[in-house]
Amino acid sequence: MPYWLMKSEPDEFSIRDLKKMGHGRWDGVRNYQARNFMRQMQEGDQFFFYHSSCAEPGIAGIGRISRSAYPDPTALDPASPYHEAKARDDANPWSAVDVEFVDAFATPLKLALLKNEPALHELALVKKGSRLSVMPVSEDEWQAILAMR
DNA sequence: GCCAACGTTGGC
DNA sequence: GCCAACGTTGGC
Repeated sequence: MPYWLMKSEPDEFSIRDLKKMGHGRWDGVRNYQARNFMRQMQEGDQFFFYHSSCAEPGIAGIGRISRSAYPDPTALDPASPYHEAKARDDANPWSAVDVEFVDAFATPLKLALLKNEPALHELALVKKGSRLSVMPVSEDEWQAILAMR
């Protein structure tokens, strides 16, 4: 079973929001590499919920994919900040997945800690200059991160 | 708020 | 197809 990591700005959507709601839609991804990873996700896959662009960037919890990729409705919605004029109902290039809450860490694992963990040196998240917002996590990396809690 | 690094756009 | 200019990401 594959593992993933997905970034979100907690001001927009945080692990607390997901905990409160129980489930949600992961949408608004507008990068092809990230989108392609989303299309590989299967129901039941787990992912680390990463908080970016905030006071304490880091992994804040765990979620699970509850519906595999489908056309992202925000691309077609003129009222959405993620609206894309080029997208059409029958030609929507962007994908969303549905997610459900699994766990919120008592203490988020800060990016600085993750960078110091040798087992994570291949993870795109900690590589210099990487801005990828959706990425695969290997079984070993997944276990290494869990062990850091 | 700054700015380095990146991805995308569009003229040529 | 090249590449400069631009807009975005995201840590600090």
